[in-house]
Amino acid sequence: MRKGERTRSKIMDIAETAILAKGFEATSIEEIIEEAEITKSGFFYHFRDKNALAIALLRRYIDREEALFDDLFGRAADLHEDPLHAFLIGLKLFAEMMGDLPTIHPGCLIAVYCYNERLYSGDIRSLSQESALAWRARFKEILEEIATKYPSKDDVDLDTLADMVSSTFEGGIAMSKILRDQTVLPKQILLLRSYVKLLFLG
Amino acid sequence: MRKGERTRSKIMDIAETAILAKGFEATSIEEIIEEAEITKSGFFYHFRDKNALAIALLRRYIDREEALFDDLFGRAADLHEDPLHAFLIGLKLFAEMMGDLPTIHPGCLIAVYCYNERLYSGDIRSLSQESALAWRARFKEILEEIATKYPSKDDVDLDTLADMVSSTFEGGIAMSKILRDQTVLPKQILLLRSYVKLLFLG
DNA sequence: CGAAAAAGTGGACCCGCGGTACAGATATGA
DNA sequence: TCATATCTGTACCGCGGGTCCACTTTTTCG
Repeated sequence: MRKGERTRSKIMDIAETAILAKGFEATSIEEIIEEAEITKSGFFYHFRDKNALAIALLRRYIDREEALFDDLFGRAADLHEDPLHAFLIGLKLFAEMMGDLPTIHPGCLIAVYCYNERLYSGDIRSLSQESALAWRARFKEILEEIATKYPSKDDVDLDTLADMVSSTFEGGIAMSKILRDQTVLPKQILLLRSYVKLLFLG
Repeated sequence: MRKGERTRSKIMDIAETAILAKGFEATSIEEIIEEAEITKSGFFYHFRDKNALAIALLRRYIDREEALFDDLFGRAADLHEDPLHAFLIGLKLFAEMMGDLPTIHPGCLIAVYCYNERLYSGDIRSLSQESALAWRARFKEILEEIATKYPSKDDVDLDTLADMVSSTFEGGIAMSKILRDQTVLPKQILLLRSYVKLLFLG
């Protein structure tokens, strides 16, 4: 890795931590460069403006989450050949992972941006939307496979059910933060799991 | 003492709309006073600083939501004497109300604040937490009544299930905004309803 | 009606922060 | 060794939050 890349990553790491902890606006460029031990000019050498930093962070965040979910549900599929049981295992692994974090989940970068809409360019909104649609597609595929084998006990739309995973994640993180209780998120994920179980297994 | 209150409300109305549309930081005092047709000094006559405005807005928001839910689940209880069916009706009314909004739900003020933590005083965090706990208590009471009559089909904690209402609300709003699709929130509420139905009715 | 209290106005000023401009310094790697 | 990448330093701008304070206008109420 070249020197520039290292500095760039350093800036992004510091920025991401700060932003998830206290929000985007509350995080000043000045505090970032101080911690990164560079100058203001150095910062603007890497990012045209604060918005460019936001986009870079979001891209990286989305890629990482995607990789994490590939791994998680991939492992789950290895543990059980049945799609429903594999999915249930995946959800349990997901809940466990969220419960095992040393602190409260830092929060979803997408949510941070979505609650500060106008501050960012349309790029941010498009990226967020694409990412959400990708999650929908991912889970819908799994759910369709499940639905062919297990008749569902209630009439639900699979797109909506797929969105429920993202929704539970976002809602769970928000409630964890609001209630200052990191167990809320994993518990909500397990409720989602309970629903899937009842819906397809009865 | 009445003129002052009117101006104060006007400021708050304008601020709330703007904040829910584009976030707290993106909403400047200058634009608020321009729309309210007062001066900067006038603004600071009513609110010591921007944080005081945030607190006032949050208080009002929480009170309104509470009144709304009292009304909604009160009406539902009038429509059916059985606690489970009344709750299911309440959730349907809730979903309908969210679907009938002319635009996408403006979002939850609590969430706006929770994703910009450090910007605000501890008051904001405490208020948010108290509000979330009040919601939990509200729904737990209903769920306990349901649980005495209907044995649940899965082992779930009623506190967690009560939190699921708030979590679905927060998550649904976030996903509606991210996906730019206002049908997402009501659909998620209906999935929650489906879960409650399966859980207690089977 | 008139006086006191409430509800503002006007304008000068400060500071932090995002951002610009640009010349010069240093480091790195082929 | 030399070009390029990676910064540094300095000076400056505008916006927005916030303060101070003297002053004026409007309400309210006895």
